[in-house]
Amino acid sequence: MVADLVAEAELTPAVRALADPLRARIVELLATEQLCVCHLTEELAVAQPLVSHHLKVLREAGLVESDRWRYWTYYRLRPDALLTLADRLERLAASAPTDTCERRPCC
Amino acid sequence: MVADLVAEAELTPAVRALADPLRARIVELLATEQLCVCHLTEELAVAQPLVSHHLKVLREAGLVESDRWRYWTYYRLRPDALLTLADRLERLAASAPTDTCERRPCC
DNA sequence: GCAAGATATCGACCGTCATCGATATCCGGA
DNA sequence: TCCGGATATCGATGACGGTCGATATCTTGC
Repeated sequence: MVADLVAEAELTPAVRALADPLRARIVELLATEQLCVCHLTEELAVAQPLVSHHLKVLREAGLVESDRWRYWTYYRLRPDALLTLADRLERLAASAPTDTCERRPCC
Repeated sequence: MVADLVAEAELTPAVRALADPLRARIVELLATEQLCVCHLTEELAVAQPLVSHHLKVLREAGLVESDRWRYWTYYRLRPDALLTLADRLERLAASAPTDTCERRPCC
């Protein structure tokens, strides 16, 4: 129980990070190949500081990691973070009661 | 491509719905058993209109469905919605490139 | 129909966050 | 060490959304 609550607390930032449409698109793009900020800026057609900001949110949520190479900072997805999230959702779905008639008496 | 974008657009509301901590707790509670609003209000220790509001968001996101019975409205999880989401995340994780060296030339 | 309980809706307030412009920091080449 | 390019940070602004109180709607029993 407590462990579940802790696990959920650790997962929430990732879900919140994915909830923004622009960040969702970034994750989609990074699911194909690792990209640097300038690629993402061009692909998303938004200002570079905005891309950096959202990448920071994704990085702090553990969804992406970065890697400097010469001038550029390459970002790539961390698949394990997505898999952890997917597993959590599957567990929730699996634990849902199948018997729709069983109801706790009310108030 | 277009189908993927559409699918993503349909999934985003569910992710956004799960991003709120109170709604996440509601989903957790409903993963155990179906509950009416008064149960949730008591369990979460918040005002009843607030619970109704969040339930509406979850319902419109397709994550829960409701069922009236006498005085009360029972809510239950829709496991298929969570599974669809989990599948989407798994696909993204699976499509992530494993070769960390392969980089598109920059700018 | 009327009253009481359960739930949903509405309006207002307020904090958070996405966005933008300007600027700082970092890196590599000359 | 100086310069230019790439990225990160900062401050301000505006909008979205969570919360609360009041109230409307719906259901059931009398």
